[in-house]
Amino acid sequence: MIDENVLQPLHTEPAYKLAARTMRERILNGDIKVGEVLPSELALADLLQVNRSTVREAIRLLEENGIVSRKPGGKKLFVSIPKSTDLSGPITGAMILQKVTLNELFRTMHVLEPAIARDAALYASPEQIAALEANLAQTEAQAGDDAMLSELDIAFHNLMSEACNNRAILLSRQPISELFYPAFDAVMKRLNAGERMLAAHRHIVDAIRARDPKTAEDWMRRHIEDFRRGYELANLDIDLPIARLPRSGTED
Amino acid sequence: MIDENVLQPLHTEPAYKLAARTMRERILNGDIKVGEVLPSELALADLLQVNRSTVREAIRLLEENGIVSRKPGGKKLFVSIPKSTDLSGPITGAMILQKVTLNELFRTMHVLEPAIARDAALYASPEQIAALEANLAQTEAQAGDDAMLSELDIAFHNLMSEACNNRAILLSRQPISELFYPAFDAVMKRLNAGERMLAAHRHIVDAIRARDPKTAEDWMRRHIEDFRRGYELANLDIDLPIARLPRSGTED
DNA sequence: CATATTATTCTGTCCGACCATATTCACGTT
DNA sequence: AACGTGAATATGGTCGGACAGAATAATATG
Repeated sequence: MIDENVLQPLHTEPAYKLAARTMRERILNGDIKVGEVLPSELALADLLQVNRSTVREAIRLLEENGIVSRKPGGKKLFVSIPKSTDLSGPITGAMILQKVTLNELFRTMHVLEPAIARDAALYASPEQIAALEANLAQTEAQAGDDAMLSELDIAFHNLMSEACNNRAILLSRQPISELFYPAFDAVMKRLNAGERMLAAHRHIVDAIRARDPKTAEDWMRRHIEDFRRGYELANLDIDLPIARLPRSGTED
Repeated sequence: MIDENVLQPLHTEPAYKLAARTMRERILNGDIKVGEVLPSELALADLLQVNRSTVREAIRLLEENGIVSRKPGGKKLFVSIPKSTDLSGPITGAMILQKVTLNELFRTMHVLEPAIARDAALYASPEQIAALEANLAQTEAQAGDDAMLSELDIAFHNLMSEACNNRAILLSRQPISELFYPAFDAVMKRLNAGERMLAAHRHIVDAIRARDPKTAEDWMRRHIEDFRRGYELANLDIDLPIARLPRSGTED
């Protein structure tokens, strides 16, 4: 009798996974470039020598990653760069299932945001600075409307993260930012933080325009810590797990 | 003729997406708890009033997110917490497609790692510290073997990120860390950085054991900056886009 | 050459079937 | 009663085919 251990596992990967892996490989390697159209399901089935059902399941996997997609109301399948919503969804899901606390999110933001502000002061383009100023102007105009202020605050920080011109930090921050939304709302609703917020934002943008990273960073840190104080003042428990956020669609 | 605009869009979401969304909702809401078994495909098809094929495609979507999975060699579908590999894969893919530069990754790590070291000094458990020490001991033993040193360096930083007890930062860091691997290898192979690396690691662990966040943070920053200097010394271009990493499986 | 019309392709969904294996369960042994 | 064991069953993976409706390509029409 031969040794049973030599021929044991041979973990046969399901065909649909293999197909997906193959296609993903091709795409990431650059064999198929972004923007190109993929063959039809039937053609792919023929190429990969599997049934159309199998191809469809493979496509679902890639589709979920956002590396292939269809134009709205279109049939053709394009290779595409994943939208940030494609990526943050799964992560926020994971964080919810892990019952990550707001405190953990906060500690992360407490690190990221000041760094982002600093880099924004260093690398922001004139257009990006203009966008920040526009946000500031809107915030001034909307003083009083809690919901709108919260919205604008979120937008401000998103603009900042874009202005730092670092896609790695952008992608890292996105899911955390999204999970922060409810907390922002809550604080904004209970405290009249509009004034303080506006002041901080203004100082930050001023520093960025002046290309003064240190000041931008410091003000942002202050701003973030301010949020935490507000959260505690509002009598909310920062050590509670974050919850499911039923929020209207904020696109990429 | 009635106005055509009143009844126009009604963007019918494909059934498989709707099914997936429904199930995901149920899971994230906690209606179905982690660890529970889902009904069979046929049963689900019956419940959702769609064909099995449709259910299967829906499952693929959830499966890709890692919120449902099967035990190896098992048929039953469990609700599960996504493994970090499930999450970082898509992100690294997106970064590759976006041609993110190593410099962007570096700037991000330059922020994250010192913060992680600080928090590790504050929050690391005795077991986590022990794990770090073990890593240190191995590193001492393996001095000379480039590949192994690189491996141990990566492991060290992963341990650190766990030791900071912040799952948000952990998830954020993971994909970036993975994309760093080739760079680590490259530096380690060309420079004899083993000594410097070990020294830095030792200082960091010492600081963590002493619950000295400031020192831990500072040494980590120095360590990270050292890497960058090494990268440049090795005559590698940090502004090049990162590439596809053909690396053996490092599990969750 | 632009536009309206027709023909064709393709996706979304469904049905039914088969194989191999995981799972369940009843049975007999200790 | 606890425990392997083997038969019976349920289930997942894959395949083939079918069909409606929408998108795309081809063609004709002004």
